Amino acid sequence: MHPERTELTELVLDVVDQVPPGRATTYALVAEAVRARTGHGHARHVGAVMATYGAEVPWWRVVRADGTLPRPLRERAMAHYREEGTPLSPFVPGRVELRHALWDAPTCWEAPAGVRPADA
DNA sequence: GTGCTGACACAGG
DNA sequence: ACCTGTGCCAGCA
Repeated sequence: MHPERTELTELVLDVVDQVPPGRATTYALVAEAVRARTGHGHARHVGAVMATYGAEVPWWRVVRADGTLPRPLRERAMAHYREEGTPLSPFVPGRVELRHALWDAPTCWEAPAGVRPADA
């Protein structure tokens, strides 16, 4: 079959789909995970993919490096965060507390035997 | 090929 | 916390 979606798109969606409920990752980290497989990929492209195909995956679990999302998206993500119990900043409404919620895909996948990221 | 756009990141102000 | 400018690079006109 002829992929309408590029390889990059498929990989991005695949990665985002694996972020567990109640946790979140960033555009840059998703890009890093994709880059580990394909050799290329950039946070900006992850955003581009999400803008088009985001509805197919738990898009609210991918946030900016500072834990926020653009205005309109932030509003819609709130319901999901509340339902999943995603850690949010007590000071900035709608901002994910990455300190507690971050899910680092690359380290989870690439961790060689015996080497594990220090988790909470 | 050229040029603009963007659900980003980062440094400044 | 907000906004601005710069770097980034795949997709699209």
